[in-house]
Parts: sequence; C-alpha cells; structure tokens
Amino acid sequence: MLDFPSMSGPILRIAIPSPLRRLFDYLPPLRAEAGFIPGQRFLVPFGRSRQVGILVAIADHSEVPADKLRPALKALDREPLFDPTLMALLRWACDYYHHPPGEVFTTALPVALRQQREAGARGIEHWRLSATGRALSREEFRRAPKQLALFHLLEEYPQGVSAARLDAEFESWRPVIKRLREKGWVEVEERPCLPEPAAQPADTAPPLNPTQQQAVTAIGEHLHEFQALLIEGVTGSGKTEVYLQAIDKVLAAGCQVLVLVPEIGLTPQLLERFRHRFSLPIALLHSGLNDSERLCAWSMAREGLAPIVIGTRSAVFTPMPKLGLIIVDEEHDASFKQQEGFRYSGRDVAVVRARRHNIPIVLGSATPSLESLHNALAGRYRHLALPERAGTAVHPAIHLLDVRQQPMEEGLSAPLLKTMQRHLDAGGQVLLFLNRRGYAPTLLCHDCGSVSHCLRCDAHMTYYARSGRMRCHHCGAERPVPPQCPDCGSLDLRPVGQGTERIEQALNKLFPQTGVVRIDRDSTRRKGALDALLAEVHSGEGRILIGTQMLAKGHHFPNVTLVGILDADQGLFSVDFRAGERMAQLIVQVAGRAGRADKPGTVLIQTHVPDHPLLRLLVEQDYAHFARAALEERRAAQMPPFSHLALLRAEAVDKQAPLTFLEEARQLAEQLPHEGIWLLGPVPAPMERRAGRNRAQLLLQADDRRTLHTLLNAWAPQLEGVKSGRKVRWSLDVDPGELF
DNA sequence: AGCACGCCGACT
DNA sequence: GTCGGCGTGCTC
Repeated sequence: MLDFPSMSGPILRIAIPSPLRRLFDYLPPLRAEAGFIPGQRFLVPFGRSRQVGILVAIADHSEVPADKLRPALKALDREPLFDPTLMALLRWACDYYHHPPGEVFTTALPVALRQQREAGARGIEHWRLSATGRALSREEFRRAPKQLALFHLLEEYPQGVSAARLDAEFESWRPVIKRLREKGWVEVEERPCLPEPAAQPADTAPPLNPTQQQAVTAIGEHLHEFQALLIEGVTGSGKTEVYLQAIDKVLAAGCQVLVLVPEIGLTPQLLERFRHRFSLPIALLHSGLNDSERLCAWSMAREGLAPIVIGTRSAVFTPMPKLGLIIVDEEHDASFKQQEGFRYSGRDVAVVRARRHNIPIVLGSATPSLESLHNALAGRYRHLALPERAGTAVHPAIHLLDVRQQPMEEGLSAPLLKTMQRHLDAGGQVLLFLNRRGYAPTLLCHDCGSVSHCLRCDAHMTYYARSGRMRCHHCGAERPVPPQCPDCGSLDLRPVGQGTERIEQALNKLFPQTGVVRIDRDSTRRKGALDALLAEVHSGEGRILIGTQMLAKGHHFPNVTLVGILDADQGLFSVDFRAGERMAQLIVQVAGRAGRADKPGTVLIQTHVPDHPLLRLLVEQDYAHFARAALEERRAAQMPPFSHLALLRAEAVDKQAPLTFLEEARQLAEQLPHEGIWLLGPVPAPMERRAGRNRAQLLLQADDRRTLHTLLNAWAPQLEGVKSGRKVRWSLDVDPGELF
C-alpha cells in the first residue's frame, strides 16, 4: 500500500527576523523530543544562513510546495517565552502597525535571546580577587603587564566588578582575566540583577485626598476588569501617590505591576520612591542596561520573580505571568512612540494589552495628550483631575510678556531682565527655557548674506562658539568655523539668533556676580555631568539655570521662583500639527519644575504674538482649557484624534527615487477600494534632504480607523512587490507622531 | 535585509 | 584574460 511520507505532520509557522511581511513554514526538527508551543524559539535554516525565529502558530498543512519545506533545526526553549495573551498582542501589533512579524517578535525579545542564548534569570557575573590573589605582590607579574594592569583594576573593586564595568575600563579583558582565573587569583560570582530593596522599613502611605482616593478605589475594586483611567494632575498633586497605593492593592492581590516611563523619566528619584515604599525586588528595563543585565531583569519579570517592572517603551512587551496593572507615567511623552523600524506606540500598545488581560491601566500626566483627553471626554477612559493639594504647591502665576518693540539683549527682553534681577535680589533662583542648543542657529556673512549650510541636509549648521565649530543637529556633521566666508571671502561672519550657549554667555556678562548653569544635551554629554550641574543648582552655587527641554523632565528646583520661556513663538507656527500641543506641554512641565508652598513661582513667556488665542487660554486659564480648545481646532481641521493617519515615507540618495516609489504606491492604493480615505502626496518631506538622503512622503488620512486599516491590509503587502521600492528605504508609519 | 547569481567595463 | 560594479531574485 502506498504511504505518504511523513508530510502530514504539524507545520511550524515561524516569525523570522527579516523585512518580509509573512511567516515561514517549517517541518518539525528531525529529532524532536517534545511538543511545540507558540512562543518557543527555534533555530531554523533560512536561505544560506541560520536564524533564530519564534514559533507563532502550528498548522496542519502548508500552502508552500512540499519540496520547499525544510525542517527546523531545533527548539531553543522548552517553555514558550511569551504566554498566549502576549502572543496574541504581538500578532495584533503586526497587523495594526503593518510591520513584518519577524521584526515585531524580535523587538519584543531581549537582545541576548535574539541569538541562541538560554532564557533564564541568571545573575550578573562579577569578578574579584581571591584570597591568594589579594596576597600577591606586583613581582608576580613581571612578565605580564596586561595582567598587572587588570590586577590593579581589580584591587580597586574589592566587592567585585561586572563585565559592563570592565568593558568600559579595560580593553579585551576576557582573555587576561581567564589567565588570572586559571591561576586561582580571581574568582567569579553571580549576583542577582535586581536592585536590593531599601534596607530601612517601608515608608508608610500618606492619607489621600478624595480624588486620589477615588482613583485608588476605582482600581482596587475592579482588579480583574479592563478599565482605563486618565489621571490629570499637575506637579505636586500627588499623582505618584495614586500609583503607589494602587500598586499596593494589586500587589496585595498577588499580581505584578508594569510601570512604563518616558526615556528620560526613569530617574533615580523615582526609583528611590518605589524602593522606599515596597520592600520588594524591582526589575528595571531601560536603555542603560547591557545585554546580560537586560536578559536578567526580563527573565525575572517573566518568571514572576519581580513583582514590579519599571521600564521604557519596549518594556510594554515584557512577559509577566501575573500582570494585574499597567501604569503609563507622563503618557503624553513623545518617546513612547518608536520613531524608526517597528513604529509602535508603547502607550497605545499598553492600553490594548490591558484590555486583552482584562486589567486596569492608569495613564498619568500633568499635560495629557489630546488623544487620551479625547478618549476620556468620549467616555472611553475614566477621567480624574487631581486638584492641587490645599496649602502646598501653589499654581505658578503665568504671564505673557509682549516683547514686540522691546529692547532685547541677546534674546532677553528688558522687562524679563528686570524681573530676573528682582527675584535674584530676593534670594530666589531663575530658570530660563530655550529649546535650542548651541551658540547660534547659524552663521551669516554680513557682506554677501550667505549662511552656513550643512552639505548633507537642508539645514543650517549651528554655531558653537566655545569649541569654535559648526555642527548640524540633523546629521551630526561637524567642521571648524570657516575663517572667512566660503562664498565671498569676507571676514565678517556673524552669529544670528540665540542658542543656550549664547544665552549662558550673555547671562555671565549681565549677572557677573551670579552663578549660571547650562543644562542641555551638550553640557551633559559626559557621564556624571548632569548630576554635577544639578548639584550646583541645588547647592545654590548656580542661581540662574538656562536649558532646553531636558529641564522639563523629572528634576524639581524648589528654590526657583522665576521661570522664563524665552521663545514660545516657534511652537505656534510650525508645519507640524502637534507643535502647539507640544509647546504647551513643555511650558507647563517647565513651569512645574519651579517653586514650592512658601515660594510660589512666576512664569514669564516672551512672545511676539500675545494675542494668540491658544496661548492666552493656556496662560489665563490652564492646560485643561487650552487642551479642550486645541481639540476643537483639531476637530475643525479634521486632524487626529478626529481622523486617523498613516504615513508612507521613502528616502534615497537619488532625488527622484522616493517620489517615483510613492507615486507607484499611490496608484496601487487608488486601484484598491479607498472610499473615505484621502491620499495626500507624494510630496517632498518638509526637510527634503537629511544626512545626504532625499526624503518624501505620502499621507493617508481617514475619518474612520477601520476604513484606513482595511486599505492598509491590502496595500502594505503589495508595497513589498513594488519594483521602485528596491531603490529606496521606505517605511509605513501608522499613527505617526510627526509628519516629517 | 542579506546573499547569491549574472552580465558588462578597467586592471594585474 | 579576470576583478568587481550593482540590477534581479529568493528566502519556508
């Protein structure tokens, strides 16, 4: 009797890291010992190479011709790394963001597991000198200078030193330390990767005001139901306290809690506050970790050993078997949206995850995004506005400073300078906010009018006086300041406009007796520099602070009584429809850094458009009023959240190639049912050339999200086959954060 | 994306 | 005569 060869067994549908929008079918490994569960990793042959993929589904047959099917090589995990709910969430994310599954599933894995590493909460290796090692004298190393150097380094760390530290301090230390270990002079030890809980007894929870209580109760009484809470509360309104007490309730029920924070939001202060409240291990997942540390923290979360996980955007995909609550702090923050590759929004995925787990999610912000506010006003989210606590932080008085026709000194108006002097005389500190680094945004030739231009971008080069260099903020290009105008040879080159470095210099001249501290990406590049500058401010040595949006996050300056926003106008006239929202959020966040109960802050906003209606609302009312009016503008303009966007971007060195590809893409879309969808473009990006590449975009706009996604479902796979797409780098951005 | 195959110009 | 340019096709 004819028997089919064993072609009828299960088919493994595997996500492979590649830009292809599909899964790949494999036969089971030839010598398979155990069953197959979606979420396991497999080593598979792929083309000429081997890849680590993730089993997404098991099918009983394949569309792929049998002679093309190859067996997987082996399962890399006994247990799946992702539970079924997380698998479903990831599959949803592939569909929603129309991104290749291989890349989606890989971004959810810690880097160590994208290779063949084993999953598991192993500790972090630390090396230290053994007893014999400590007794050695340098004589032992007469013929081994490298070993001697490493020996001296180890002497500096009697408690042991991690691989990450050694990487930073000693080039190719591994072979050297291996010799030392073989001689028994060095020993290695695995340390748990989670920070120890604070030694002292846990802080007790302070009493809550009625609104805080309402929020905590809402969560505590519905632990196993989906509900989204938008908590709107200015600095000092006790938002964090709501998080802490809600977490307490969830932990008491034996569940885990996931806390998502913006990229710069994971401050030592926040961690300290958590550590002092909960005597429990906390897993941290942030960009500062090396692969081993990240794997360890991730594994602790996955094994349920870390009750609390605090992390940035990508932590939203951390497996947590007992997940009971998600908190998204500073939910308005743009860093929750990934801006390249798999362009997901950590905040939006978190809401979907909470819904799929049937658990509550808290979105917190002093300045909620218009998207979340819209959801709250539409009744989809529960909305709780925390009142300022009576008798504590007083809302700062915000005033517009009309600088039209005012004498200006390097961007500082006379009335602002006068007010600064008054506050300094009264013993206060002053914080100035300017979202522009460098000395001046450009260098202008006074004789011929030519302007210093980046060779690779459609942008000016920023002038840095202190280092005497020109830098492009868009591609990082750097060159010395030209001694003379490259066009006409004139020596009269003048910096135009102000950046933080120039303001700092001007302040030093205007207030020679007062310490000035500048905080921006340039002044804090060196490790520890930010802490040193902050210490200078807190000690009172520096009394005037000038900085960029770095100042808007996290740090509080209780002794600051005056905040100056040097240029509010740039946010009002930007091409980006979100610029106004972002400027308002920045102003409120910066204002919130200042003052305390007995020293209420004043905020002065320099502007040339003092009659701007939204700006007036923000100043005369508050962010809540501004946001509602801004929402109405969005409604009138049919922009998000009242419409839904997808942006197809393309870039290439060649100027025409992106437009050609996008035109072809547009024609494909037009051949599909596209009623209710506006196709806008293709057009060159607002900054057409960047880092030597020409960029263009095609915008899709729809009133109805379903309509848009129905088109994207059919369209995205077609784009892969577009010939002219090979000549460009293109990406599809669903719910884009910026339109350029 | 990576990687091979394949067909046309300037070099040891 | 070859080395190598990047156009085209493929990955279960």
